[in-house]
Amino acid sequence: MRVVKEAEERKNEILDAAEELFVTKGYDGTSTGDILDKVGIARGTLYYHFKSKEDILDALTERIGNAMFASAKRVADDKKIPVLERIIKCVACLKPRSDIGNEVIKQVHKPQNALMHQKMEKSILSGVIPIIGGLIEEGVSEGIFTTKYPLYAAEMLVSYSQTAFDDNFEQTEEETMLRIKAFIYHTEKILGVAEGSLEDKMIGMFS
Amino acid sequence: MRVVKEAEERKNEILDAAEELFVTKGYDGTSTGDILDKVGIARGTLYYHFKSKEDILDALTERIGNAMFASAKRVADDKKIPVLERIIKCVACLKPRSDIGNEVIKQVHKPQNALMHQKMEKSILSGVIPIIGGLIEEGVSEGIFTTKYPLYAAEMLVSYSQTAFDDNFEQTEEETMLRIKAFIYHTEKILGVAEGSLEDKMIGMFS
DNA sequence: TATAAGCAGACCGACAGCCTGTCGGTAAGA
DNA sequence: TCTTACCGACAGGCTGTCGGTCTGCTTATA
Repeated sequence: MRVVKEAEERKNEILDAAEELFVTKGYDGTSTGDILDKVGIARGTLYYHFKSKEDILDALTERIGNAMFASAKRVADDKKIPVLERIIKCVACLKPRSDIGNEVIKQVHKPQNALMHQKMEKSILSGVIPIIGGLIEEGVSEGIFTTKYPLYAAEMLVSYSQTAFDDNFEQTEEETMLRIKAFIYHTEKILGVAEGSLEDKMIGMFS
Repeated sequence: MRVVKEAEERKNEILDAAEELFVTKGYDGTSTGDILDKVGIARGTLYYHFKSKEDILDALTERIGNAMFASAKRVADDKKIPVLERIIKCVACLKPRSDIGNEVIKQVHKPQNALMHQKMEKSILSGVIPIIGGLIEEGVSEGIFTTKYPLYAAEMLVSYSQTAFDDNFEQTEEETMLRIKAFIYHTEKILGVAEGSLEDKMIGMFS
């Protein structure tokens, strides 16, 4: 019955189980007992590795955040690709991995998961904004963008798009389309490029 | 011992107590028992008026949202004042009433209050954005602003400022100042006004 | 090299304590 | 008398703790 593993391995097992459960049943909807059953360990073991349920969430958030950060970083550093395209690809990294599926997104935005949502968002934002800020900066020095505050431009665009395209608001398809167009329009203003010049490239970001 | 009151009155008593407790100890940190004690009623009474703890939060959020909405609306309709000033005053309505004090803000942003935070924000945004959107529209037809999407401009500015000036990020004073300047700069871009023209008026919003 | 002793890290599960929501029953006012 | 407001015991669930157990690696010893 008793199986001993290295701490790192157990921790990851617990995080794997927690990820699936949180994503399926929500954070509040998942009890530590559920995690125990899924991993097949005893209560004490869980609390040997993590000091609380929230501690598990924090570790999980960090793991996901790091993964996103890494893939965004990889894209951002690929100097062969034009800056604008790199930005768009970076933004794509913010979306949850497709193999988990769309259920996740719905779950994360249920009110019961406010805490999870908030932590995810914060972790994502703090990691990816500097990367995109750097890309905008690159664009500025290439002369294709114009802004005195590249980093804060990134902050504004990313953090707004996180809240606006979140399913937070229930909206019809036309509203969504309008919101997207408005977003692109204002992005052009913020980055100081000609009106309409980003439309073709950016429209693909939302699909 | 037994005191009978009208339902509306009791409900408000409960909401008053809940507001103070949520604000002091946080939503998760407040037990229904705390509320019971504070109001001086029994368990069953609470659940006679509200169907769950979250239901209390919802009612409270709505009450606060409505108050903000009303005062913003009043400001927005005062046609004697120039549009830009009205916008600034509306934004000021978003800040919590000063008589509750600053402790509130800190509480709301603690992780334990994610749910409260989220509900407040959503309620505020959905109520006030259309008002400010209308004001921007007014500005556009007066010829002082230029944007094809006044409503979404409002959405972007308000929702970004909510997340950015939230104590969410811990930041030094210089960072805050820089962020404010950047915000004003980008606001000018979004509203299509001359660079620097909003600085004097807007800087007062953050104090 | 074989064997025993020692030890720290991983693990277990009973249990305390809190918390939410329910329910049958009770008082009070119209 | 009937509806509306109220009461408080109680069930059930959940988190985090704690004393104790097991395991396998390290070190000592012959």
